[in-house]
Amino acid sequence: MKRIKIKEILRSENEKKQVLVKGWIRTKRESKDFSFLEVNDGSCLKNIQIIADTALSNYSEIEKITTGSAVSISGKLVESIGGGQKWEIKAETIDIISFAPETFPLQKKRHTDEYLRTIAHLRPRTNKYSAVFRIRSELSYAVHKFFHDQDFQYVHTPILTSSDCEGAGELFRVTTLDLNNLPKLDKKIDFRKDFFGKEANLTVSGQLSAEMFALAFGDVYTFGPTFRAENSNTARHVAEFWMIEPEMAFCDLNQNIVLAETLLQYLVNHVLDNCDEDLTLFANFVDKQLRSTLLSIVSSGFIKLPYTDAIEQLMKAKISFEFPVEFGKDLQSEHERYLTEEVFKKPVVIYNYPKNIKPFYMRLNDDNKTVAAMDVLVPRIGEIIGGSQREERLDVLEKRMEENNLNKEDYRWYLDSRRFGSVPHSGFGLGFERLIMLMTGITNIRDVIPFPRTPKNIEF
RNA sequence: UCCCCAGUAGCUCAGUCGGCAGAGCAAGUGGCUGUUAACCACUGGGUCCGCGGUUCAAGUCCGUGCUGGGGAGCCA
Repeated sequence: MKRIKIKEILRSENEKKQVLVKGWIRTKRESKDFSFLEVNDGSCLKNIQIIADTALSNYSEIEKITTGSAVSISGKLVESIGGGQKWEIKAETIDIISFAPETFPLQKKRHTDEYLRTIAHLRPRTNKYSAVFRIRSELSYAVHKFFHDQDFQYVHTPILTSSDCEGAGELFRVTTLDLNNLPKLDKKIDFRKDFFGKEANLTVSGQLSAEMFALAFGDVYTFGPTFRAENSNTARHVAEFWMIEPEMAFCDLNQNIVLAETLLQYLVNHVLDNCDEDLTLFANFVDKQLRSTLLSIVSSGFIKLPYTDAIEQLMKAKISFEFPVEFGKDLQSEHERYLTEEVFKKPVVIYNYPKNIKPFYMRLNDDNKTVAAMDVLVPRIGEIIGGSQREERLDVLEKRMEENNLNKEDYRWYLDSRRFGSVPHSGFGLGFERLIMLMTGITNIRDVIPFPRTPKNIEF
C-alpha cells in the first residue's frame, strides 16, 4: 500500500477503511486502555492523532515510543470522538522504524530560536521551522511561476567568477593551491599555477552575466546563491544567501520599479492564498501585525520618492536621528525605517540616488549628479530590493569606470555588450531570505535559511 | 570591525548583601484519565562557559578569553 501524506488525510471528506502513514512522533499521551500518538510527516503543520490500543501485538514496544521516533502506521481513518481534531487513525499495525533515545534534543515545549540554531539539523522537525521552510519552498515556486508566466527566461549565471567583478564587497577566494606551500613569482603568489590560471572567487551577484542574456533574450532572471565575505554580524546578513535578479532589455527605471512592485505583490498574494495554515502560526506567535503588514503591501501601490524628496522628508522629521541627514550621503538604517515604518507605513521606493554612493554600472541621469538607481524599502527589514537602469552608453560607462579606478581590460566582455547593439536595460536584486522574513515576521535572517553561514559559523 | 547585554540541570530560567545549588518542563518509576504542550506522586540529574585574580569563603566581585544575543557599519 502506498503511504498517504497527512496533508491529504486531513482534507478527507469520508472515513477510509485503510490508510498508511509514515512520520515522526511529536508527542504521546497514555491512557489506561490505549495511547494517543501524534505523528507529523512535514507535509503540513498539523499532526495526525493515532489511537494505539493495548490489544496491539507490540503494545509493550509502543509504550516505549519517544518523541522524535520514526513510525509507520496503518489503520482505519475515522472521525475523532474527542474535540480538537476532525480525523484520527485507529491503528491496526504500528511499526517502529527507529527509536529516538531520550537524548533527542527537541521536547514538546517551546524552545528559543537561539537554541534551535545550535541544532539546525533538527529544527525543521519543529512547528515553526517546518512552517518557515514550507513557505520558503512555496515562494521559490511562486518566483519561477511569476517569471515563467511573463515569458522571462531563467538563466544560470556562474557561481565561480574571476576576480574583481563589481570591485565592491569582500569576496570568497576559490583556489586549489596548497595554502601551506604557495607557488611564488617575484615574492607574490603565482596564480598561473592555480586551477583557473588566475585568481577566482565566488560570485557576489549574477547581474553582469544576466545583462548579457537580457541583451539576447529580452527578459531574463536568475535565482541562485550568492556569497559575500563581509564581516557582517547583524540579523539581516549572511555570507551565503539567495537572490532573485531579473534583467530586462528595452526597460527604463520606471518600468523596472513597476516590475519590482508587481513581483512583490504577486509573491505576497501567492503566500496569502496558498500558505494560510503556516501563515496563521506566524500571525499568532511571531508577529501579531503580520497580516496587516502583508495586506498593506498588496492593497495599494508603493510610495515612490526621489532621493532628494526623501532627504527633504527626513530633514523635516520631528524625531532626532543618531546620524544626521545630509544630501549626498547614503540613508542610514534608522532613516529607511522611519520612512517605511513611521511616515508611510508601507513599502517605499527611493530612486535617483547621488552617483558617488552607487556603483559604476548605474545609468547617469541628465543632471550629471544622480544615477537611475532604486531601492525598495519595507517595514522591519529595510532594503529588500536594490536595482537600477544600467548605463548603456559606452563612452559614459567607460568614464564612470575610470572614475572608479576599474581596469577596463577586466571588463572587456561587459563593455562589448555596449559596443554591439546596446539598448537601455534595467534590473534589480531581490534578497530571498529578506523576502521570507517579510512574509513570516521572523526577525533574524539565520532562521529563514536551512543552514546559515555567518562569520565564524559554518557548522552543519 | 565597533558599542551594549548574556552564559547556572537535557531545555527555559530564578539565585537577595559574597556564606550549604533551586524551580518548571524533559527523563525514569508508579497511579489516573478520549487525551490535546494531558494530569498526580515519587526518583535520578550540576566542570554554575574557560583561564587567572581578590577573599576565611566566589554562581555572585575584578581581569581576560571563548560563545551567543541586541544595536551600528557594509548590503540583498
